[in-house]
Amino acid sequence: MGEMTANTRPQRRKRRMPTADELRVWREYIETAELLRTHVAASLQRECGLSTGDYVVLLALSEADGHRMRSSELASHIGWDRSRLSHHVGRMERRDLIRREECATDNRGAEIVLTRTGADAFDRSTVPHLREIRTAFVDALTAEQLAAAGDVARTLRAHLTETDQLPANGRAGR
Amino acid sequence: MGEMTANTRPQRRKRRMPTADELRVWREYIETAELLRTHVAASLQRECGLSTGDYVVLLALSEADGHRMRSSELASHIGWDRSRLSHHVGRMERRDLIRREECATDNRGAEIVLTRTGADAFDRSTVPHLREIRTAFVDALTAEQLAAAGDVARTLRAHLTETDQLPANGRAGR
DNA sequence: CAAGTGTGATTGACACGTCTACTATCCGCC
DNA sequence: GGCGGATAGTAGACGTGTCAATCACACTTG
Repeated sequence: MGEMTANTRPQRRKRRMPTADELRVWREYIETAELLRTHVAASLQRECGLSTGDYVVLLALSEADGHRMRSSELASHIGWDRSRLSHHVGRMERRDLIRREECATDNRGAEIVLTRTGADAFDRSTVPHLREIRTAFVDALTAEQLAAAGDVARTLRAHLTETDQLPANGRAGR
Repeated sequence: MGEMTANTRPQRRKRRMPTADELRVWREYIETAELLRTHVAASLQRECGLSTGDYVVLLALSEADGHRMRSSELASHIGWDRSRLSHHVGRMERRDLIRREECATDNRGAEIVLTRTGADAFDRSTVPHLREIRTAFVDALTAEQLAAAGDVARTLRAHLTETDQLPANGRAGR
């Protein structure tokens, strides 16, 4: 069990494929995150009738001035593209969780406004949702594991954004 | 840096909500995994025209005896429910990646068979796909981080399955 | 063998995400 | 003022995932 890697062989540059161990960790990582995501989403749906998307939108609106936000502003705040938000907000409007209003200062624009129903639904959802995050995630890990999970996530994200925004460089170097 | 938690206060039982730090790690964890998932999926789609679901199905079939599998067997092998598999396989059949055949030994049953087209698509996809996993995941992490990621994933999954299959106990204990 | 139950698989309805296209408006500039 | 490009938002098409309903066949049992 001790041998960390079989990398005593000279690696020619970086053309190497993942080893079986590395691939196993990848699958554990990605599948577990997926399991957790659906587990927490199912809990939120079951106990509060909200999807994760609903929760994210309601959270942003409940923290916004006047419980309202311009559509684009909301989209960039939660990291969605406008189309996704528009579709989702359409579904939420049918359920009376939010309301769309015209924007006074820009006739193209729309404001998404939190309704009473939406605010109530959000208020009822926070405690169960946070509790589920605690029981399913936080409680499962030691303090060291939690710190490691955060470290890994930040490292991965930094690597991802770093390599993503240099496509020109990658080509130009050739 | 040193103060791991503010938990010098006595915690009354386990009614505690996640702290801001814990919540931040949760969001880093779940959002990063989501980013990685879509990043790798987009790469596979762009370079090979396959979705992650396609890849999973094709991988299972390419490893199966005679490149064919009973539908239920395939579903449980890859951890999907039958409905999901049926929908997906329907779409894959339209693209000629697989074929459905009647089962000789059980007239209810169906066999999913890998087509030539599907086998070729899978063969072309493995190297780019594994390379993407390496560059986006494995290469981003140190050996210690990789080990920690695996450890965290296994711990989380164990905790999840453990608490999931004792719902009666949780209720009954009260 | 007939009735009843369980199982294999499909289907339809709906929520969700992404991409592309389109409309309406705003803004800078001549 | 009016032209042209940028921006805000919506809409359609399609792949994907989940749930409940359905259908056909298999199996068990009287």
